[in-house]
Amino acid sequence: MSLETTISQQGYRLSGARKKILGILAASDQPLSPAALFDKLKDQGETTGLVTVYRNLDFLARLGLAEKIYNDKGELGFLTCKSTHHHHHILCQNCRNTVEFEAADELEELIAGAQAQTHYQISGHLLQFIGLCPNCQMDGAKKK
Amino acid sequence: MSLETTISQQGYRLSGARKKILGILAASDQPLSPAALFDKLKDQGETTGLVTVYRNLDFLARLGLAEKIYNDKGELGFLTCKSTHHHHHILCQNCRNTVEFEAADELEELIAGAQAQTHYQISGHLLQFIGLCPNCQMDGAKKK
DNA sequence: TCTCTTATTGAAAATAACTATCAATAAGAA
DNA sequence: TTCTTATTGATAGTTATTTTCAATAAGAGA
Repeated sequence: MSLETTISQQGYRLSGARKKILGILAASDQPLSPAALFDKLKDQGETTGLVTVYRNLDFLARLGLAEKIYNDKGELGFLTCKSTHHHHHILCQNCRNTVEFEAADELEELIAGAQAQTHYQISGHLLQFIGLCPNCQMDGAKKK
Repeated sequence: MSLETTISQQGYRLSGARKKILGILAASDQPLSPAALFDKLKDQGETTGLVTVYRNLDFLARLGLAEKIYNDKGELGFLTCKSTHHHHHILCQNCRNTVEFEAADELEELIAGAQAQTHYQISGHLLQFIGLCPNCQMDGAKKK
């Protein structure tokens, strides 16, 4: 089921702006900030306003069709996810490309350990890695 | 070695504002935003400006004497850490109290698995949990 | 296809969060 | 006590995000 179908099925409208935003997000290997996504829309000749971008990114995140990720400076970006399973992201600190990985078992152990130590009841988590993608490792790249 | 000693030893000055800010932060079980910390200073009759709060929180974080944590709304807070080892935090979604836990081994496994899957070289991570502290579990509390 | 309801958008203004500038102050070495 | 300079406070300036509201357009039903 495509992301667009999901939107319709939930009773929301598949507006032009929404489709474009989803398309740009899905085509990007890198997380995009609202402003960055807005710039891409303008490059494509779209007249969509920045406010609409904000609204739709929030909307997509709320529906689970997009996810939020922080870069090393704490700035928030959005991306669509390929996997339908629970997963997390690694962000390349050099080129910003991002990939998903799964770690259900390891994460469960981690949670169990933390619960045992603290007696907190854990209900959610924030987990992402930062590093170098294969390409940037080869380049020996340090700076964009 | 106290946090204040660390500041002096690194060649920085232990100003009045800096001492107060560090004190408030160390006395709080909950992460504090710059604005929240500023309010506490005012409550104590201090005239320290908000700008100074921003500067010192950044300063403390840069020295490793304070850490940053996100709440469930993505807002950034600061806290001082009791442990001198590598650790992570669990934030109570109800009362905001925060504790530390250690998970070096489990995290290492997690990283190894992710590297194997993606061929990214992982150099850093963002990991924190959210849940209910023992008190709030007992209260069956759902809202602050 | 046309009509109607209302979700969605765009424009403008308002708010919030954070940063830069710079003269005055005060920490701490000499 | 003096002197150097890190630090502060006040002000203004930016940047990011949200609010408001009338105009538009998506999609259901006739």
